[in-house]
Amino acid sequence: MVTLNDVAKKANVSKMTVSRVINHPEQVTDELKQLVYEAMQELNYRPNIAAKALANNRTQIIKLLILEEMDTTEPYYMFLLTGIANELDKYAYSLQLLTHKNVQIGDSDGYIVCGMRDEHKELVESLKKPTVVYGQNDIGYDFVDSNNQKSMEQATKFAIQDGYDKIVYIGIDVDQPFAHAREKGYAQVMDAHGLEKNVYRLENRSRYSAAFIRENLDRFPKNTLFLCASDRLGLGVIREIREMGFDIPNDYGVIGHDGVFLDQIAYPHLTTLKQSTAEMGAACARMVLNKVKENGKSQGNKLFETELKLGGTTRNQPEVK
Amino acid sequence: MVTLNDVAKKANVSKMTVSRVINHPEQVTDELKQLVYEAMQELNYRPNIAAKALANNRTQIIKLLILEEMDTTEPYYMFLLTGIANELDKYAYSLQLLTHKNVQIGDSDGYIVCGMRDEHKELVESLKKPTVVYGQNDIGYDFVDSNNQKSMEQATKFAIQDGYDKIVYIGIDVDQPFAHAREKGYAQVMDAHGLEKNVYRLENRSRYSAAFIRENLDRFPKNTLFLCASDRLGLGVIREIREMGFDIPNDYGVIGHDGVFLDQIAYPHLTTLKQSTAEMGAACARMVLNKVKENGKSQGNKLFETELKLGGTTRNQPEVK
DNA sequence: TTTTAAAGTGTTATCGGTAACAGAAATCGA
DNA sequence: TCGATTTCTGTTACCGATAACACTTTAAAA
Repeated sequence: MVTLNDVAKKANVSKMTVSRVINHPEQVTDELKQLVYEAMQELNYRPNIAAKALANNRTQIIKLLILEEMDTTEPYYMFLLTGIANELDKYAYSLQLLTHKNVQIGDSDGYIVCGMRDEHKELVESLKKPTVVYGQNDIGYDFVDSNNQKSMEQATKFAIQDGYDKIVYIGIDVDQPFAHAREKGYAQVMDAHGLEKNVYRLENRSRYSAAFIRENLDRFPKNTLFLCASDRLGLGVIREIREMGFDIPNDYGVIGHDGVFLDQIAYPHLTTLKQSTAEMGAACARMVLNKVKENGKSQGNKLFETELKLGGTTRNQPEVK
Repeated sequence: MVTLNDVAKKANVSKMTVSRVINHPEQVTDELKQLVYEAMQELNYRPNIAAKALANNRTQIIKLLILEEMDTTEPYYMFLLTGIANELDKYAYSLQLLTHKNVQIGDSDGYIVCGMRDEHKELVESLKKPTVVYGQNDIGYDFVDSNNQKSMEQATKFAIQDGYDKIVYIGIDVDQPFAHAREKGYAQVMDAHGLEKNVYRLENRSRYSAAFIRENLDRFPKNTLFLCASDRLGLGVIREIREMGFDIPNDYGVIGHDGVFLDQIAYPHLTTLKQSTAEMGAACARMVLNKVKENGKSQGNKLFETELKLGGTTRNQPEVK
């Protein structure tokens, strides 16, 4: 294995100089830097992470806490995870996965927390290391999330422009900031257009949204669009509308939210608001690493825009000029 | 932070003794062991992984290579991953995730490889550390997988017993051992019962199986069961049969395979063969760690049984005595 | 030109463990 | 009983990096 020492010898400098070239290059003359770079290249030097960690009193580990049940969760975690993992990789950091079933808070340099609810506040508070939350929250943790409100504003505007007379919002019945933000986005645009709001809130499962449609569709005239707070809800809505013999997108329109996997499972493919899940994962990683570097200094929040991904559940009419 | 030294002082022994209590307890008298255990307990000693790794010339890292596209893959990876991660955790190992887009083979003590196809043979061969493959293969790598053949045997037997006259197999059209094994399971039981085999192979996407049904359902009499090599294929079959106005499970039956997430998305819930994904992940982890410990010695293969999970796409008649 | 500060490089000690060897105590055989 | 093993514990060196300090050399200030 090639060590700092080997590089140092090859470049005729001390290993401290090599270490500086890596960590504080501004302290070394260009001439030596050049020599060292060449030596590193030739020897294909790879730093020993364990040694680095030990010397720095770090672990080079970030723990990811997933606090919600994954059975019932859309599969976007996988994308989040690869986003995080790829980013951490760049800085020689490893990821450790903890689920709510296995919260062995061992050693790490920082935490990323997902699926946080009020009941987890105490747990998260007990974390002694820099922490970033994936998911909007209003209790002061640094977070990364989609811009949920803007996302639904965009969807609502699109629905109006796409020619639907009535737009019904099917939200997720949880008292969480993300759910409120999405609903607010809908409300705002409806108000701005002087349209009547219709809000229903269901548990986030397709069978509930299907049941809702079965029992209530007669209350909604044709040319209504159902704006769903998740693709999962959207899935149930589509299924039942078709089951009842109506046409999508002509009789009824449906828009979902998330754009991870489920929208493609739907038939027809669901028009949805696609989140940049992997990028958000990367952002979480960067944020927590910065926080580690800056001794836990708050990094604020970061919101990502969603992308309207057209499927076959809306008409997708050309925009009126 | 509590170190070996702190424990040693508290117990009035040298730190080497403490190290031995942890790694080679048989070399230490019971008396001292007791003292050391108590000291560790009182101080809540946690070993420093980086130091351990450095001293042992290890990284305490296992890399997970996911070689297939995740967009098109069932979301079971998340379960596999938590299985692996939880197991590694027990041995103070971290996980690093590599995707086919990001194959920076850095340092690690071993590898777990998923989604391996023939084209990856060279890559996998180039890995210099103990490797375990998730997924049956016939080119000699240690692997963990479901018992695919037995799984389909079980499904076929169930289908017969459940009263369906004709059983059609819809396989995945890839030249992979798992696909062949599943098909073989079907074939074996059909032959044993003297029934006519019907095998079709499609790309693993619901829209293809739906299209297949649309174009061919008239060739299959009522009381046929479609045995699908994946839940994804099953999903398309259900959708289209219902679309065409037939009843499931009375007119037609459907059985899927995998039992991860998609079966629950289906309506009605899909009868499927549920894999023990998390357990298989844990098995991969254990296997690779053993292999590391034993300097790469082959660990053989490990097959997991699947569980028949009844949904609403079969009649689920009580077994005839 | 001399003094002083700044910049660049090397030396030493250290992070928290472990292997290899050394030494002390206990057990054994003749 | 005494040396020879065997068993147990401690000492030392080292894994590969970095921070803190020491030492030159160079540039800036007086």
